[in-house]
Amino acid sequence: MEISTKYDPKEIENKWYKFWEDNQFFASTPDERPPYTIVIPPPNVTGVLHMGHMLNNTIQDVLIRRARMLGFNALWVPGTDHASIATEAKVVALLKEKGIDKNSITREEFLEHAWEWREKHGGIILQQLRKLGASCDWNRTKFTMDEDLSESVIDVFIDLYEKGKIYRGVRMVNWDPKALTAVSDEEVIYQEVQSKLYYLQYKIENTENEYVTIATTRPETILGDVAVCMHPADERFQHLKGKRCIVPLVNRSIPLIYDEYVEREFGTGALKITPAHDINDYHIGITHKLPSINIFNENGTLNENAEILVGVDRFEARKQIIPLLEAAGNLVKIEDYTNKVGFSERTNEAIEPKLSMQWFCDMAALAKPALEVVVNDTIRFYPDKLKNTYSYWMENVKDWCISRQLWWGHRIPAYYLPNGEVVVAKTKEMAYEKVVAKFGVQFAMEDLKQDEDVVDTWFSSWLWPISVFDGLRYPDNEDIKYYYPTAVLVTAPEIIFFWVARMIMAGLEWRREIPFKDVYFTGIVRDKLRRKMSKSLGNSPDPIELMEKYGADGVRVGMLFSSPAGNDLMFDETLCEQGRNFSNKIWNAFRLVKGWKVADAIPQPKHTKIAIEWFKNRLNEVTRQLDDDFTKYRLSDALINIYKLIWDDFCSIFLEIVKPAYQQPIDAKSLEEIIDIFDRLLRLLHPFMPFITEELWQSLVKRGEKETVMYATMPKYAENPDESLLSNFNKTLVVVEQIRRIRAEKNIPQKVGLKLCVVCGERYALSGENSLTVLRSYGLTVSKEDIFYEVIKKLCNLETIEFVKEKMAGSVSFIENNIEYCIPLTDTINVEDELKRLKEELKYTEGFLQSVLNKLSNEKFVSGAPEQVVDNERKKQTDAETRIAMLKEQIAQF
RNA sequence: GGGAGUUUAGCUCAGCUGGUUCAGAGCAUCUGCCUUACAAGCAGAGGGUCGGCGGUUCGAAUCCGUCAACUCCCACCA
Repeated sequence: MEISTKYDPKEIENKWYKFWEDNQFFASTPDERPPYTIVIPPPNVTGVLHMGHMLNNTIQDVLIRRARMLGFNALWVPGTDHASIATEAKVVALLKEKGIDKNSITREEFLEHAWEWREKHGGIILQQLRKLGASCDWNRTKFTMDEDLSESVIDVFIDLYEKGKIYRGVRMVNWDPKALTAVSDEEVIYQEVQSKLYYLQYKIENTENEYVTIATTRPETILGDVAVCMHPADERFQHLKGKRCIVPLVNRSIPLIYDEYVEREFGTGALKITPAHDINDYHIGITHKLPSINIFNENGTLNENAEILVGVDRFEARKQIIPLLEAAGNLVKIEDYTNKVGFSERTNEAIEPKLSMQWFCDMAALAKPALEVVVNDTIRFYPDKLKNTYSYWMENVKDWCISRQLWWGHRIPAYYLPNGEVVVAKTKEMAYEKVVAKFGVQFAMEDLKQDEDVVDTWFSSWLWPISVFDGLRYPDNEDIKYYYPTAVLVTAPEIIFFWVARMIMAGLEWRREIPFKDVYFTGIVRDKLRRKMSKSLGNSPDPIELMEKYGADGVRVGMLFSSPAGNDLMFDETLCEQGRNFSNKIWNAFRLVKGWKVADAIPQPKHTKIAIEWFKNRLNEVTRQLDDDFTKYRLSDALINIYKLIWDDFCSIFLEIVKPAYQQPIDAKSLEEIIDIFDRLLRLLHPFMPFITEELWQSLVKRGEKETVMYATMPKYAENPDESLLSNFNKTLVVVEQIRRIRAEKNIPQKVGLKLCVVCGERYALSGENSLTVLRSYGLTVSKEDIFYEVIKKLCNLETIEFVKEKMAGSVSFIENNIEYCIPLTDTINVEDELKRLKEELKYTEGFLQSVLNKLSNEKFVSGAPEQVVDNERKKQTDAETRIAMLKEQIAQF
């Protein structure tokens, strides 16, 4: 049977995903094993997979697959988020295409369209995650607007309301006068515009000629002014304290007030206060108990409160009011000015700040314990630098505005009575009961009107780690008791406040327990030019296409190759290519091993025996390293360590040593051990590259019908690696490199066998031909001399290794580990070149020795540095001296 | 304006509590090779004043100060 030299992931990946899913390998139910739980950060239901998801979900899958193989009962809960704003915007746009205006249909009709949309498109992203290999328990797929999750949201709202932590209050919203709706902060785009700064003077009440001058970019809003404010310490205005001034044109008398908010250097140092139309003014208004005059209609025209220019649009009013002010003698001067103005993303209309009644959640009490658990490391952040950011925000936390003027979402369970009273209850019926209890029967059920708004999407997301297990409605159910708290949350740093902080609060509030032990913050995926990937830039590759091109395994490797926690990831398609090449490398290693014929009769060659022993130790060493990498969430490092273990140590060194000569069979014992090693490598690699590892693991030996590498045990490091074996092997490899260098420099083809001579000098007498004694006398090895001998022979295609007394003429030499080697060449060597090389090396070594001697002659160093460091320097000294002596001798021979 | 971070090879980054993992890795580059698993490969080589300056120390990529450049988050100023 011919196996292709190229690994083709396409069919293989589909085949195994189906195998895993059909056999319910991702499914988890509580049992006696320890749990390891991850809840997915639910992607927007409208979303399609982008590179950020790829990174985020690859990391989660690696963690969950590793946990599963370590014997945990691993559960990864998938699901999607209803994403109020984004989804509603999409549905509105879709309806518009069909010629339907949102305002012309009822809430119920709109929601029908929205649900229809979600039925049709809501599963796309989850389907795409399957392609990536995500081992989620799909039986447990949740949606934030599922009935149980929705009920939890409402319950929590009511609970908080009853605890007095939810209240109604006025807030400045971003009003879009064209769309006649409030838009979220995220939908406001700030742009620099060229505008004017108008200096206007207000007459001081009861004076003839005294004025106070203010500066404003919005002269039309003076009609809503309720005060003029100065800095309390400003010398220029001290004489005005306690006085009042007159609003121009409308001649309203308003107080002069003093507040440290005012920047003395800006404009004139006097600020007009219009609480209804500026957020800062609004806050000053509250502090100073000022009224608020709203002068705008919802469409941006002036209303009766303005008294003049009623019905005129705000921008038109700005033009018209200037000549009026000038005529009245209030205009002092006009300056050019650049400022930032917010525009609605949807309509491009200038945003008008507008006061409106909203629902708030009191955060102070919730934040306190949530800050505590992060500060004292009950919850650990990776990277931990984000702890600072978190603490700062939590210490200055502001109340959370939880209402949104949308239809798609969880409708606020508040009911209003004609008399303005409000009751909060789960259903209209229950609300009515409360009304009756409070007011008797004076109101009918029909009098109750439910709040039109829905809650902020994050108000459902913050319950996610609890609500996916239905732990709010049934706090004692098996699932929540078993799976909560979850092991780790993998998410983006941008939503540390929106989501992470609030989940911690919710966990502590309703379960008295943290929701996760660790938080791994991924970086932002950027392109090669450091630009954020975005649709508008078109610099984001399509993940599905990538996976088709490089295989899911290849892309996973590509994503992880350069993504240390918390650092941005400069995505480069060549990384995926590298991942694909890695797949191919493993594939070919497999082809090699699979292609060998076995012969029972032949004995195990020495070099193979040593190689196996060495590689097992190496494997052990790396396994231990991986353990460390994973506890620190250094996934990139972990992957690179396996990558190098497989590519360099396993393929380039190990397999090259053990592979039998062309068309020769391998002995049975070796093959068995090699297959065992391969098996262990596949298990180590599986979390990163699930598909190819399953494919090869299944073919390596005969497996049972329902066996899978997913549940094979992760190799553990049993005993400490044999350090001396590893270090001797490394010394061996250095010699190998030297010989190969010479081969390359002298252009000697690989096929030509070489002879390596160990130049023994005086020591030759010690042993004659006995290599063992000679090597021992160098202190190189104790019992593993054969490593030296056989491995070099195999890797460098040597015919023999001989021990000679002196270097022979016509040979090139090198010194390694204080042993001199030479290789006799048939061609004449270039004496000049050799001499030059030797002299350069001598010069370098002498310089090196000098620097060591300088150190050692420094009294302070010898007395101050730790003994080991000093000893090390002494060893360097003797080594360098030996080397210099050898080099000098070599040079003398020319 | 407030806060945080980054700066090490052409690129992307390791380098943990100062000293043999100390100047590293991968990719890219260059030179040989279609050698019998793999050209999506093999073997070898070159490449850095560790952003600048100053300090602490016997010793600094590592600690401190300062300057410069870049990045992010939060609040946005009439």
